[in-house]
Order: sequence, then structure tokens, then C-alpha cells
Amino acid sequence: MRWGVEKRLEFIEFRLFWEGGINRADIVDQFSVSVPQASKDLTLYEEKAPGNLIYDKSAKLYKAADDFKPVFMQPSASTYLAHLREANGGTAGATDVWLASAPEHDALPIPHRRVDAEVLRDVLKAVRDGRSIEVFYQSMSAKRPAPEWRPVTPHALGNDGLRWHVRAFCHVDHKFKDFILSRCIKTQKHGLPGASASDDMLWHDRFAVALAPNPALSESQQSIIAQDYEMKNGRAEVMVRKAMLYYFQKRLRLDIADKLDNPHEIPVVVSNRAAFDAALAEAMA
Amino acid sequence: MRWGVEKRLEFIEFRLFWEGGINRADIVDQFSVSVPQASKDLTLYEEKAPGNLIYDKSAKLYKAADDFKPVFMQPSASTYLAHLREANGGTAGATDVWLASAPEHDALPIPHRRVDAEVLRDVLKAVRDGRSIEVFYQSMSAKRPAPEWRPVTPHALGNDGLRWHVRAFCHVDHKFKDFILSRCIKTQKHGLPGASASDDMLWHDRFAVALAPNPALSESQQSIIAQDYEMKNGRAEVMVRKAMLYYFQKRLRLDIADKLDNPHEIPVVVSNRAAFDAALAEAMA
DNA sequence: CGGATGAGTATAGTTTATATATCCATCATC
DNA sequence: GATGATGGATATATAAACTATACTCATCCG
Repeated sequence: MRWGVEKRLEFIEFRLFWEGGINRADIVDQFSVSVPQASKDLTLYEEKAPGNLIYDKSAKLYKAADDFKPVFMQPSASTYLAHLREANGGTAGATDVWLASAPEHDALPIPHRRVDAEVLRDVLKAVRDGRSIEVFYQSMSAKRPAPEWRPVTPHALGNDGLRWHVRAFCHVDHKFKDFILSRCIKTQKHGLPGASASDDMLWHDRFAVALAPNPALSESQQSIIAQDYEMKNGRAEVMVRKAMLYYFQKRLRLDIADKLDNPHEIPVVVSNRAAFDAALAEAMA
Repeated sequence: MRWGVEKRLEFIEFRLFWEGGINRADIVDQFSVSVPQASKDLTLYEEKAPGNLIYDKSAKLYKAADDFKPVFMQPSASTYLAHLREANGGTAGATDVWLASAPEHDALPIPHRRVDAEVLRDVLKAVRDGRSIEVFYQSMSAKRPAPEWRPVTPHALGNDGLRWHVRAFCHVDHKFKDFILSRCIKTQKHGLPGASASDDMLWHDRFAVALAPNPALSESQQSIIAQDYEMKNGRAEVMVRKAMLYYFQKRLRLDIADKLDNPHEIPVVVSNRAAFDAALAEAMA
């Protein structure tokens, strides 16, 4: 079966499962095929997945049968939610949006400056080639009030939950640091690398963060949390790169959970706090 | 031009722009076409986008020309980064991954329980049909230590940055609330709605959060932040649903920025704090 | 009871793709 | 400097996919 046909069958199945129905017009709109072709696709789908399709003459819609069994995709909530985000304008163009009757939805607005495509492309090239690149970077440190050209040797990208950064060896400070992508204004001149990716120990080393239910919660609540995080003996371990530990703490509000937040808002706390703090201190040095 | 052909040309362009090169094998692998067809596609691409393609005989690779001008896609960093996330196993299956030589990368691990696809499907059905549904929900409140069946009338989905929830009218508490999707264990029985979507004022009303650079930052840093957020007169406005205000505050650490964090980690603060707190109090009532 | 809508199907013709084969250039290796 | 491996271009014949057009049928709405 050709790739395009397979995609259309997958689309039919997606719509059946998530939106409860599909008709020819949907296929025509999504793939720009002719109306008879859409008919054929539906017939073909019925052949390949017998019994999944029921035509509701009154609603003029093909509906999923009660014993619907997907064969062209694995239904996954996160896939659907990714489409939803896409429909919301989240990433614009990574996927074709397959939703017709999307529910009303909203994601938290995260204000920030765009990442420049040309900049990202040049940085990626430097990573691929194992070379250095000069970045016109707007630092937040007090020492560097204006953007400056900095030679760096990038080797990886990281996402802290709010934004993407490049992990790179800084030729000025002679160590590996994170550079927020949206603060990279422009790039120039590739050159010789200042360090090898394998030298970035904080990136490669991971620390096992032990999470436990917040002890400020009631007994029963703690057991719920333990289920939620699939804990064993009241503990869950999450491996986090040392270079990411700081963000991990901030994002999950692990640093202030016990002090400021209402306990039921902070489900988990770090149970190996001493080791965690030591690892964090090492990463921040 | 047929949909499949168009997609392949788009793919060629994507690879040219983001990965610097492409060859026939890439097309064959991605779309399961024959080798001659891949040749034809490249010829066709050269026809449609003259001058973009340069064959490097030594590298055995088609490369992007220096004056490469995309015609089948708009290069966008967020699109690339979305593919990267996908490659990382983030959303599994929403998009075809188009990356071959992805850089090393990592996102912050967010531990949580999966959302059940069947549950989400049933909830979506209730939203579409404007009906209620019973959810076996594991609350975190001390009053409800065990999961309980609750009739709710859902009307929208929300994402707080860490997880998705359903916005729904709770038939037990007689008000609109957020139900974390991963805490919905199972569903049953659709029924009559308890309220209309339009009654959910906190969802529909938005509050204009005024953001200003953190005053603890130096003059020059503040002006950088102002650029970053595209502020006018040192202020940026972000419209946030009242039902989302609480998450907004937590996620951006606006509540503790001035107290606990190093100022250079918290770029912005709320400048209409009194109104913000009032709106928040209203939303939490 | 029309009329509109959406589905199914048949025909003929076009486009797209396959399989197979042949040829060519580059490069690494001996 | 011959050899083989790799990747690309092209030709031919055939098959599959798809379009355009046309006609039929069923259901629902006013």
C-alpha cells in the first residue's frame, strides 16, 4: 500500500476514534483527493478493518462501531493532546492538524521572544560539524549589559520546560554553559572547537532524584500520590542530568514546596535532599 | 500536484534547510517510494525551486545553496523544535519525525501518570454532545481520600504547562472546577448537563496581566527584558483566563519572585499586583 | 412533495509510481 | 591505477492510484 493511502486510512481511524465520526468531505478537505477517491478510501478501510465502520444514514456520518478496534494507529491521549496544542497554534506546522471538532481549549500563555530560524540552523550546523560558532548573545549577567559576540562550541539542546537553550562550551569563560536560544541574536564564523562534547560532565552525568509524597499531606493523599507517580515503597526515582537539576527544582517548585505552597499543590518533595543539594551545588559551581 | 508529492517536496526542503543535505535514500526511507521515484522527486524539486539544490559529488549529498529560498514551507524554529521533541519520544505519533541527524538533546523529565485514551475519548464526547458524564475521580482534597464517582458537565480542556485538565461543572459541588485528566480513572453514563459552557464566567473572562521587568535587575538588564518581551513603555500585557491565573502565577513563579529567587532568574514581575491579586482571589473563591 | 445533501459506482483517461535494467561519476582500497 | 562499492540519472514497460464526469439512490428538511 502506498504511503499516501496508508496516511488516509490512519486519518479515518483517528477521526473515528477521537471525534466519533467521519465523512467523505473530511477526507477531501484534508488530503485534496477527489470525492470518488474518498469513497474508495472508506470502502478500503472497511475491508482492512472489518466491522469498525458503521454508516449512520440519519447523521450522514460514518461512526465508530461499539467494538471498534484500531488497526492503523495506537490511540494515545498524548497524541491527541499534541494535535490539540497544534490546533491552538502552538507549534505551527510541525504536524497536519487532524482535528475537526476540537473542544474549546487553552494553554497557559508563555510570553517570550521568538527563536530565529537562521540562528538555530547555524547552531545546529556547528553541533553536527563539531565546530565552534560565534554568537551575538544577550547575557543577563550584570557584567555584560549589552549583547556581545562570543565564540562557543555547542553540542546539545536542552529544554527546561519553558524554553530551549544550547549547551555549549564558552570560549570566554572556559566552561560549559547554557545559552537561551531566544537570546542568540545572530551568528557568524564557524571555527575550531574549544572542547569536545564528551568533556561536558555535567551534561552527561545524571543524578537520581528520589521523590516522595509531600509529608504535609494526609496519609490517604500520600498514598494517592504514590500511585500517581508509580512509586515503590513510597519513593520514585527520576534520573536528571546534573546540568538540568537546577531547572528541575525550579519547575517542580521543589525548592519552596515546604515553605510557601499549600501542601496539596505540591504533591512531591525530594527525599534525598542532602545528596540533591550537593549535586546541585556541584552543577552550579 | 498530489498531496503525497507535495509532502515529499516539503520534506526535501525541510532537510535541506535544517540538516543541510538530503539524498535519495532519505526519501525512500521516509515515504517508502522506489529509488527512481526519489530521483524524480529531486528533479521535480529542482524544477519547482530552481537554484536551491546543489549536488555535492564528494559528499554524495544534495546540499542547500547559499541563496536557498524555501518555497514549500516557512522555516520556523518552533517547528523544528517540535520535531525534536517528537524525536525524543515526547508525544509519540502525532507527527512523522523528519529528523535524521538530530543533535543530542533532552527535555526536563516531568514525572506523571498517563492519561487514559478511553477516558479522554469519553470526556470529549460529552463536551461535543453538551452532556454530563460520570468520572471516577481521585481528588486531592482531604475530604475525599478514595476515588469517587462524580457527575460533571465538561466543556473545555486546559493545559497548565505541566498537565492537562478538564474544565467542568461539578454536579456535587455545584460549581465549575478543573479536573486533572490523569486523575480520571474511568468514566460511565452520559446524562443531562448540569450547566451550560457559557455559564463558566471564570473560563471566559480574561484578566490583563501587566508584566514589567524585575525592578531588582540593573537598568541595562531591565531594558533587555523589555526587548525580550516586546514591551512598550516597560510593560507587556498578557491576557490570561481567570480560570488560568493561578497556574500562570505558579508556573512563572510570580508569587515568590521577589522573595526567594535570584533576581536574574526571574525576569518579570506583575506590575498591576493589586488588581492581579483581586482577580486571583475572585477566581479562587 | 420537491430540493438539497451525501453516498456509491461506472467509465475513460491521466498521473504517479514500480520494477528492472543500464550507465556514469566518485571515492576508498588494495 | 585497476577494482568494487556507493549513489545518482535515465529509459522502458507495466501497474496502481487518482481525476473528472456522469448517473443513481437514500435521507432529511422545509
